[in-house]
Amino acid sequence: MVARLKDIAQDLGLSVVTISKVLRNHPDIGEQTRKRVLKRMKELNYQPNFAARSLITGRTWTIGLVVPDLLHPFFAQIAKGISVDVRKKGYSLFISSSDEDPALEQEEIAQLLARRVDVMLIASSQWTTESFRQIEERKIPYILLDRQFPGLSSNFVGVDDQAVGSLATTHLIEQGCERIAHIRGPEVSTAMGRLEGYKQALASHQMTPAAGHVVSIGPSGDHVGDQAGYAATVKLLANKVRPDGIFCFNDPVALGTMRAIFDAGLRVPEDIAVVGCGNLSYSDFLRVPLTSVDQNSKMLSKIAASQALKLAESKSPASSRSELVAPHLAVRASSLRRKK
Amino acid sequence: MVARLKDIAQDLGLSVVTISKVLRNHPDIGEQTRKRVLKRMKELNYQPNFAARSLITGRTWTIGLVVPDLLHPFFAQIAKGISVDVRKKGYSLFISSSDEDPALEQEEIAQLLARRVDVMLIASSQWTTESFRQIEERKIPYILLDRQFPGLSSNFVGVDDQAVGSLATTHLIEQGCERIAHIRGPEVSTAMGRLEGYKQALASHQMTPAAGHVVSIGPSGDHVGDQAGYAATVKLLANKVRPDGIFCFNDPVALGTMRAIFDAGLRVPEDIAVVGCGNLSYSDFLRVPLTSVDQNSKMLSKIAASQALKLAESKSPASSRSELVAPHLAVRASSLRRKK
DNA sequence: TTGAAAGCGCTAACAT
DNA sequence: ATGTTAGCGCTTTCAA
Repeated sequence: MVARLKDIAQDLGLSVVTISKVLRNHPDIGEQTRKRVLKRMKELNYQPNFAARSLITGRTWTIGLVVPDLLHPFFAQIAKGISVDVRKKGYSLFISSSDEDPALEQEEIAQLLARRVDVMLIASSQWTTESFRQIEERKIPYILLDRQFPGLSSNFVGVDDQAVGSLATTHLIEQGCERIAHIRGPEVSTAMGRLEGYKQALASHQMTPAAGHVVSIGPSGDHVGDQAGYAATVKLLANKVRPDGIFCFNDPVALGTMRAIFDAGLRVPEDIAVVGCGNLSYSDFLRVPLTSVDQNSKMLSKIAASQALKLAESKSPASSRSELVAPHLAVRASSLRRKK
Repeated sequence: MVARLKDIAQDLGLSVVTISKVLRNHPDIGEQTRKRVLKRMKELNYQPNFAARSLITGRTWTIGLVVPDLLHPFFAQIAKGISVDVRKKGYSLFISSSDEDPALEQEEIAQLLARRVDVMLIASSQWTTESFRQIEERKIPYILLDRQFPGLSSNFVGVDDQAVGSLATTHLIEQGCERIAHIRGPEVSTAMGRLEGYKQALASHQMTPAAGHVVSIGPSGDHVGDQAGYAATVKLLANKVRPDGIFCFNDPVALGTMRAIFDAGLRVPEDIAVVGCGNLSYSDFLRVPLTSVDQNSKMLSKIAASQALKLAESKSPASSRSELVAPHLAVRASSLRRKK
């Protein structure tokens, strides 16, 4: 049988309340008593019953995390980082992977709400803000990760995607590229931010995208990036004006892009320089190592975890805040045209 | 305010018990009553309080998963698969990543025990079986994933590592390799199984490893595989007899191996064929696409999830069982010497 | 500094 | 077919 407060109380001839107070470091307990209780707790390897505690305090010491795909290294890193950080403070993390499926994501959010997690962290693959209204109704604080939604004022932690776009594009400009194309992602905040950054970087160098030099991988998410990148590049190469640099929405797309370039009998980076985004760990091992914008996901997970803990502790709803992590560029062979 | 059974009971002039019975599909409830109750539940968007329920039933509808590294695609796949499968049955999954650190892993296990998860799934990076004794003491059923421990009769779901080793080695033999080396992993069941399979495959072709042709990456886990693989290969190439085929403990090691081979001015697969294990998703994009043993992690996660659910449901402790998933080979350029 | 009483929201066992 | 009683293990409030 697992030990309960009552058992310790009986063993020591004290009341349950006293034991409970020792457990929670309540100040007005005699030094002798405290020691005796602590000793017995250790002997019995006592562990408080979270269910009983939750029932009365209304807190579960539990945090929920929903990501589109745990297999994606970006989200895996976030999940891992958050899990480690919140565990230090006694919280456990429910993680669910929605497979980029909005319906599944809704279910997962509902289940976590039913479990009354103290905070919810969501990297959403939704197109609507419906689920978030539900969370707000339940008065459970939540933080959006990575993707933002226009018209929804919630807590947000993500990458500065505009900086991602301009970092990549500026780098290509500095490498001497003159016709820089962009393979953009779907209509979500990340893709739109990167596109915006791309345009701005060009503009500040008195450049504009040539006709047909911004193509989209379509509505798909990250999971089919490779094929979509290949197709988009084929389209791109069919243009009258051939690009000499391509900034790709993410690394899988960039892999497809490079494959298409090779298949067309061209070289990377001599004919076309390529930059991706995500800085996936395999970038070093490719045929041509891929230059990529690093999203600093470790930092992102740290910030997300600390914001989550703050929300879990404070009872007041607090005004929502938004934090952006600065990306940086990992330069490799795929974009290096200016040898020094 | 969040709705409780009591609220619904009052609204409808019924007792709490009746509502509770409807909630749990108890048979002896009048059709009329059932409908009225269900209707009101929907209106109020009622969600049962898990804490209250757990307190009385002793079950938490919660499963714990501990993996060495969520960033590793093998474990990410397992986590994702299990999360999806158990969620369908109403369970939520606590996931924690131990960073290959035995001390951290112990803490995580302790925390999950304190939360009284219904089942625990552990891909352990421990060297001792100490933590498992603790779990057994608490009478919480658990399943070991991937890595086994000699002398510990517990539930186990993993890959048939001996098959991994013989699959890879036999393939190299069939490709005409005559001096097949093996870069082995640390002293854990997976590495030992693969080594065993390697030896058996050689033996059944009347071959034996040449002196110095089995080298170890040392005590490290998967996380530094690349550098360790590089170093091990350098050692291997310093032998009097140069191998013409190398079976590597895992894919990161194989990447390091290929790098070392290139750096030595040799070719893959013409001079040395290479086979890895894990079939990581990037294998197709490498300079030389990597032949790799696929561990069938999707199947593994399915089996693990269904075993976990079975354990969660059954009250009896049931005899422990062990299930092995069969691996298969993904052949790519790094080992193809016999063009057909 | 300690403890008695009450109750969190629910379910199990037993009436009716 | 529905309700009564009791209590899961803990915390909160208030009294001693």
